[in-house]
Amino acid sequence: MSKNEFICDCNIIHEATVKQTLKIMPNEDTFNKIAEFFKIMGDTTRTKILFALDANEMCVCDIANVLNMSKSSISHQLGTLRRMDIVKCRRQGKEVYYTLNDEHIKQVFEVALEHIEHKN
Amino acid sequence: MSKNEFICDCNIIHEATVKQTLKIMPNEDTFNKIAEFFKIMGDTTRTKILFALDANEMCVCDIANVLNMSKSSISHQLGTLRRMDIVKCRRQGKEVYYTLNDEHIKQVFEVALEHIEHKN
DNA sequence: TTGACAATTGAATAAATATTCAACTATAAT
DNA sequence: ATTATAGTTGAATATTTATTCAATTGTCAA
Repeated sequence: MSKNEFICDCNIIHEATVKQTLKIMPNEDTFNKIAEFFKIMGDTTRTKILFALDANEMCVCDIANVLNMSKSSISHQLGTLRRMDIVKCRRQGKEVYYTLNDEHIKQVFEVALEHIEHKN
Repeated sequence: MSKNEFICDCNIIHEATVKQTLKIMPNEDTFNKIAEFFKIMGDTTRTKILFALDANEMCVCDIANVLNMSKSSISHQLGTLRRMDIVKCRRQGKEVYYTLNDEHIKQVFEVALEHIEHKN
């Protein structure tokens, strides 16, 4: 009966562990934000864009050429990065130049690279 | 004519910037690995699982209860985490107990949390 | 060896997201 | 004003990926 507070189809739950873990778990919102943050880097195209912008300020066309992809596709991705305040842009004449807005990106890259190399 | 090495439908490419950036860009494989690494944390369910396992070793059923999700779903996610060497498991009787395998996870969490809090 | 239960697995479904395509906006030059 | 070009945008398509469902495996106990 008291087992009903758990929804699992099994009996041998370690109730103490489950309850203790539930107590320390951050709220849903925090997890969503963490996941959202990592999702940005979890796409090859965006990762490349961020790496490129870390090296140089560039216009959409430059980025498209570096990645060998269509302007439209790049622009869409830049749009999502902009909406997330990861990049910022300025217009100069007909071109729009993009730069990194978020200083954490470099740090995050380093952690990832370290992880990959550490792995072999 | 010489512009043909670039595939973009625009003229004002900053050729020097593009070439220099291309020179320092890591290879495709590296980007794929980086993206793959971040993709893992870019999902709310997996993020929760990792957080939970960071606190306690747990069996599949425990995790399912903590996250309030089906055992099957959790098991699928644990499978991908296992295949990527992020978690490891041991069987004891009928249960299978999971723990974190990758020491970077904590560090990565910290970076993400810092980012989120820094943002407001 | 049979029954019960934890966990895994493959296939199907559902949901999320990246890219393409076509139309459109903004700016500059003639 | 007209034309050309950089960039953006929305809708459609394609692709990827999470979850569900049903069947199966592994282990223990009777």
